[in-house]
Amino acid sequence: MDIVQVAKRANVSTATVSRVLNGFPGVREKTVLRVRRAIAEMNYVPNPNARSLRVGRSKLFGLIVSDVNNPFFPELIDAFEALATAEGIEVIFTHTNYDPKRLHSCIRRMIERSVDAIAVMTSEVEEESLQQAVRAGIPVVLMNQGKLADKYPNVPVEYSAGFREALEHLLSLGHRDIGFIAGPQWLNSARGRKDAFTAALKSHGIHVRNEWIAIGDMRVEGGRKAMDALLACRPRPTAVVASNDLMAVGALQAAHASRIHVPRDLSLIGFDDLPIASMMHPPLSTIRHPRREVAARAFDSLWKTVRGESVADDSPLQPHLVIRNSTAPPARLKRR
Amino acid sequence: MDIVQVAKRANVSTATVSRVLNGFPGVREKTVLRVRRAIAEMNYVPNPNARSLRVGRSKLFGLIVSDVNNPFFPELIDAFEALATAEGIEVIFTHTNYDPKRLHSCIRRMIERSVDAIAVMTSEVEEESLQQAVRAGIPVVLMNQGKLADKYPNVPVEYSAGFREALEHLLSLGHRDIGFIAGPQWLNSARGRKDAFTAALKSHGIHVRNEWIAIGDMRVEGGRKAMDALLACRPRPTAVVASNDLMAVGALQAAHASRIHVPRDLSLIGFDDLPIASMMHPPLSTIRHPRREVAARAFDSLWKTVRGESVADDSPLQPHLVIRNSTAPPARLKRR
DNA sequence: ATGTGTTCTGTAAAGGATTACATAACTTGC
DNA sequence: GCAAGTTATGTAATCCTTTACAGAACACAT
Repeated sequence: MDIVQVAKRANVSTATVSRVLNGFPGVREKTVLRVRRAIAEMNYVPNPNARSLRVGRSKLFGLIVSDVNNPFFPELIDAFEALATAEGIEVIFTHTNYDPKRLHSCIRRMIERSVDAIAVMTSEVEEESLQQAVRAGIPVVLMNQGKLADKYPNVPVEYSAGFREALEHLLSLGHRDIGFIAGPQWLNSARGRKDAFTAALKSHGIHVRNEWIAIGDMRVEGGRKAMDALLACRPRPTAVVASNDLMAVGALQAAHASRIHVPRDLSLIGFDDLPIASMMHPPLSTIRHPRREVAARAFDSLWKTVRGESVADDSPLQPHLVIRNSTAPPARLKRR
Repeated sequence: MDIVQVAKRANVSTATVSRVLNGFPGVREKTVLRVRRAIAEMNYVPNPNARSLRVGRSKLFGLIVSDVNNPFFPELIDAFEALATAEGIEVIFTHTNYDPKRLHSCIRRMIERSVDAIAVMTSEVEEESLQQAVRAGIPVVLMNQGKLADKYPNVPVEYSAGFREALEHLLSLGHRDIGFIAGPQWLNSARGRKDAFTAALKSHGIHVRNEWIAIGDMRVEGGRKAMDALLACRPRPTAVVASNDLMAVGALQAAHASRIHVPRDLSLIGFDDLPIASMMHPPLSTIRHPRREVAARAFDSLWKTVRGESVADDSPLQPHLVIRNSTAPPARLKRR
C-alpha cells in the first residue's frame, strides 16, 4: 500500500508512479516532476521484494569464494562488487572454506534467495552442485576450471605463461637448478600450476628432478616444511619457485631459519602477488595472478548472460612476473 | 502459483503446505509426510521475495566495513557471516573505502534491499547516515564509536588495555625511551589509539616527548616514513609502538633499510595482529584486536534486537599483547 | 447416538510493485 | 470544429506466501 500513497499524493495512478520510478518513456514532464516531488516528500523507498516477486529478477548476484581469510580473494571480491554496484546490483557472498560440500549448500542458499547469477570463484567445484543452478535457470561462471570449462562459462587463466616468464628470468640470471613447491595434487589449481611449471622446464630442455619438487599445503606452514625438504637435498637447487605466495612466505621463513640468505644464497619466486609479497623482507618476486581481471570477466559474463547478450569467448588471461628483490644470480656465478 | 501446485499434489491446502514449510505445530504427522514428499518430488523451492513481502522481514543482514583489502576485516567478515548463516540469515556486504559519503549510500542501498539489520564496522561514521536506518526502523550496531556510543548500540574495544600491556612489556625489558607511530588524527580510531597510548605512558610516570610521536597514514608506506622520522631523532627511542600492524610493517622495512636490527637495536610492537604480523621477519609482537569477538557481539546485538529481546550492555572488549620476536631489551642494557 | 472439546485443515485476504490492455487527453490537418 | 492519429494515464490482474478466521474431523464421555 505504499506506491498507492505516492500515487494519491501526486494525483496519478500507481501505474504512472511505477513508470516514473523505472524511467519509462512517455510520461509528461510535468507529471514526472509531480511524482518525483511526492516521492521525495514522503521519502518513499520502493519495496524490492514486491518488485522482484513481480518481475522475477532480483538484481542480486551471488559470489562464492574459497576463503575470505586468504589474501588472494579480497581484491577479487572488491573488483566484483565495484562492477556490480555500478550496475545497481547487490552482491551476496559466501565462502566454502575449500569444502565442496559447502559449495553445494552455498549454491542452494543463493538459489533460495533467487539471485540472478552466481560467480563460483573457488578452485574445487563439483558438477553436481552447479547442476542445481542450471536446473533453476541461473547462469553461473567459473574460474579456471579445466574439465568443466566446456560445459560451463569459465574465466581461464594461463598459468603456464607466468611460469614461463619466471623460468626465463631465473635462466637469464644463470640458474639451472630450480626447485618447486607444489600444492596438494588433489587440488585442481595446484595440479594445474605444477603441470605448468614442469612443462616450462621441459620446454627449456631442463630435466625435472622429482626430489626438487616438494609438496606443501598451500599455506605458510606447508611452505616452510616444503622448503626445509628442498634445503636438505644434495645437491640443492639454487632457486625455488613456489606455487603460491603463502608458501613462498613460508619458504622464506625456512631460509631465514637456516641462515640462508635470499636472494644471495637462494632465489625465490612466488605466485599470486598477494599484498604481503611486497611487504616481506626481501620483497618477493612473484607471478601476478590477474584476479581483478578475472573478477571483471566473470561479472561481465554473468551480466551479459542475464541480459540475454551473447558472451564472447575470451582468450585466457595471462599472469606476469613481477620482479622485486628475492632473485639474484646463483652464488657460484657471482664470484666470476 | 507454486505452493498451490505442491498443495494439489499433496491433496492439501496451501495453508497446510506453508505450515509444513515453516515447521508450525499442529499438522498431522501423516500429512506432513505427504507434503514433504510432494515438495521433494517437485523439488520446490519457496520464493523468498513473496515470503519477505508478506512477513515484512527478509532474513538479510547488511555488513559494512571500511575496506575489504585491509587484512583487518576478513576475519571479522568471516565470523559475522558464520554466525548469520547458522541462523539462516544471509549477509549482503559492502565497503566504504573509508569515505563517509559512501557509507551514506551503502546504508541507503541496504535499506532499499530491506535488510533486517545493519552492522556498521567502519571507523568513520556520520550520524546523518545512521539516521536513515533509524527512520526506516532498521537496527544498527557500530564498532567502537566513542561519541555515538550512547545514542546507538555499539561494541566497544578498550584500546588502553592493550597499550598498557604493551607498555608494561617494554618497561619490563628495560625500555624507557618509547616512540609511537600514530594515525591521522582526524580518524576516530587513530585518535583513540594515540590517546590510549599517551595515557598509558603518563600513568607510568613517563614524560611524553612529542618528537617521538610520528604520524602515518595507517598504511605500510606511512609507517615507513614515520619510522624514518623517528630514526632521525637524537636521542632516538629504543622501542616503537605502531598504532596498527600495517604501519608496523612499514616501520620494520624502514629499520631494515637503515640497517637497524629488530629487535637487537630496536624493539617494535604493532597493533591488530593481522595475519602478516606473524609472517614477518622477525615475527611481530603486536596487540591483538579482538575482531572475531567484535563481530560476534555485533551480530548478537542485531539478532537480539530483531527478535525483540533486550541487549545486555556488555563491558568493553580487551585487546591483549601477543609476544613474538620483535622485542628485546634495549641495546645498552644487554651489555651488562 | 449426541454433545463437547480438541486437533487439523481450508478459504481468502493481505502484502507492494509491474504491466497488458483499455481509455482519456491531446495534436494535427482539413 | 471534427476525424484520425498520437501520446499520456488509469484499471485491474498478477507474482507467491503467510495467516486470521472459519470450518471440518476426530476423540471421548455420557
